[in-house]
Amino acid sequence: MYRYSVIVDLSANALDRGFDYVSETPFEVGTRVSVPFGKMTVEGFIIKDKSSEPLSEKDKTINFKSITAALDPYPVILPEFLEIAEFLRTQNVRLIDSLRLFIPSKLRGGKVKALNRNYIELAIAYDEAVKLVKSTAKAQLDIIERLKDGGEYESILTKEFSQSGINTLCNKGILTKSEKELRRTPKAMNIERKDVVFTAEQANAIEVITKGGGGTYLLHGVTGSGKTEVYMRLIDDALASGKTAIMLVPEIYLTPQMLGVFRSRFGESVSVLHSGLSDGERYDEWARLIKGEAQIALGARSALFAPLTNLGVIIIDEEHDGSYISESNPRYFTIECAELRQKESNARLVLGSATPSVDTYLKAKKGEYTLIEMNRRANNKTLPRLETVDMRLEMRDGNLGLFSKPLLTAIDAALEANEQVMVFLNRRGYTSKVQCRKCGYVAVCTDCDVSLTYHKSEGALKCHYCGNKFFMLKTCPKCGASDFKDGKTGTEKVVTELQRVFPNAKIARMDNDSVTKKDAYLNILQAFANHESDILVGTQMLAKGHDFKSVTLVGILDADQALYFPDYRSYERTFQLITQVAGRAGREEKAGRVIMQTLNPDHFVFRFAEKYDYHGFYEKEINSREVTKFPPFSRIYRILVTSEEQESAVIAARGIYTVLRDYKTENPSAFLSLAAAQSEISRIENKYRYQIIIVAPVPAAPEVAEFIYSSAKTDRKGVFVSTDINPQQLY
DNA sequence: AGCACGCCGACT
DNA sequence: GTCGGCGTGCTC
Repeated sequence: MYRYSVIVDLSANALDRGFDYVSETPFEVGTRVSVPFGKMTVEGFIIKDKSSEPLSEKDKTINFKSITAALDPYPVILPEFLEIAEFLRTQNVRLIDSLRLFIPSKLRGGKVKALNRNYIELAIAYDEAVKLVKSTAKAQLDIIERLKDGGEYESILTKEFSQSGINTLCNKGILTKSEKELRRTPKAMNIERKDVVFTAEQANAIEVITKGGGGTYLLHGVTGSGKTEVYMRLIDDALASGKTAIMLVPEIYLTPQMLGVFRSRFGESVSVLHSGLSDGERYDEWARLIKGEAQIALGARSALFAPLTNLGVIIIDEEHDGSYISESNPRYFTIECAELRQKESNARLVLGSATPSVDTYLKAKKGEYTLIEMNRRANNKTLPRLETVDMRLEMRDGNLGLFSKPLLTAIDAALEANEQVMVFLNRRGYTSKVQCRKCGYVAVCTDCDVSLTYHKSEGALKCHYCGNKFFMLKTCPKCGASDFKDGKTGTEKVVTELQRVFPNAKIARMDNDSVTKKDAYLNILQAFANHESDILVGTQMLAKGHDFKSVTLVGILDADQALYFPDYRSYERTFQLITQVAGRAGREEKAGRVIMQTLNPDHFVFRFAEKYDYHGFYEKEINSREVTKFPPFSRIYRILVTSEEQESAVIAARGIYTVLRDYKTENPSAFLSLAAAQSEISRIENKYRYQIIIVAPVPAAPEVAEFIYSSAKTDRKGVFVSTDINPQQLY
């Protein structure tokens, strides 16, 4: 009799542990099974083989039930995934929530499976088949001709030929019909493979990593230094030695173009995993990996959990990107999990970026990671000239508009030369708020404590926090006046204003509002690449993505926008954003130029950014983090308490705070600081928000973390508590 | 998550 | 009397 620990696929704290079941037949750990549980039958995962463990006294009192059946022909959870799940458990993630991360979500409940379709092939040799059919049976001969070089799915064949011809041939035994799995394939563009000659820096990077063996590498290369070619060469190398590879990119890079590049290089070995796939596609791509039919997983964050064994290399491109941090339900840091996988298979973990996060760079400097620098662009072109424009001086000279004189002159010149321009502003909508000029009334959201953003093209006021939509005001609801003042300018207004100055220019916009449909993102970029528009205005989205040959000018409006966010990383974010946006200009023959408008031209972020001085920026930033005891020199825990009842939220938050304060009194060195307050945005989606911020020393003491997590709970009805580490935003 | 058990308030 | 509110505890 075998005995296994099974975790049931129900997400509840009380159930987040193993329950023991017995079986007459053996199962592998990681197998998805069906088990009786209470009065229900539920799905679960075998997490431990306890067959050879003696029964404890308590176990002897339990009447174990039997596992009903395995749900898949193979274990779906790899052993190393159980390790990752155990690790995430120390960060307050339920085991079952981690396990769900490792399989296609629709596999649960059997909502997706392999698709079998009728497949028709020649049953006998082609020459034989032709002889058996009368020469007058033209249609039948055509079908045989079509299947000469291989079978085809019946559904496709019936589009080309009549069903009767196919049936006749099947009945004669000339064709056979059988079931064959139909692969649902994500769309990719056909891109021709081009061979490249590596620069000395690229060749060096490849050599250091391939010869360096298992470990973590930081590839710090300026924009355009050719990191992607290095990645592909490393993947080649892994495949050549019979190993597998994972390549992670920020979600936004996962266009059919990117897939096309990988397909042209690696063919069917590539499997893609990202949120844009249909359930069927995702299942098929995942199954190809677990069955060993594909050796490369390409995807966003969650593709780190691709079911690959024998990993040779894991690549995380744009490692500083915020999308690698999961901030909801299983909260996790991709790099942290990647390091676990790296160690498990002694693979090479390669982190690549033009602007590494200061955390990562510090680790490289300390020797935890091997640092490789690529300082030159692959095409040997210099980086575009970055000029800072002091908007205070512009105002003093009477220019109260959005655009500085140098920027307008440069745009004019670029348009004149038939070159393209990108204008970046990290704020969407028309204007950030509308305010009555007479009484000062500001339109705010009914469910959130924020002012509404005016979206002119939709004639709507929208809440950027909960998505609420209201009609634009005709008159002030308070005093009846109809004269409104705009708040801060958004991308929509930039387009309007630019069009006014350059009436003949074709202007396109790319932001979350214009990219609602599935392929809109790609369509806009494609159209811009084809020079269907002269100026592309957009948000963050412009920062990443594609290279445009004829973009010679990039304008950055309100570069200060992200500078004073309530986030200790705001300087870092700003530096990264500017560097990335600037990298869009002059990627090919023509020299590029970047004009950055700011009210703080002397701020060190801009001073270093305009010289592309990452190292200078890093030194300054890391010093201030050390002095102020911010991460990576501390670890911030943020406990967020929300409730529709303000009073409930306050009481729950106060309760948690009191417990932590007492803990601090007894263990004065456990926390560097502890504070509780109403959140910066006091209400979102009609829930009041209070937060407790703990700054804890690093390295983190496990018992301190455990105490924080066990304290961050409440019995109060309608109150939700969540805890995150080093949160990306503090509102 | 779902279900049983159990202990107090207002109804045929 | 007893139907039913939902608080508490358990599921191998």
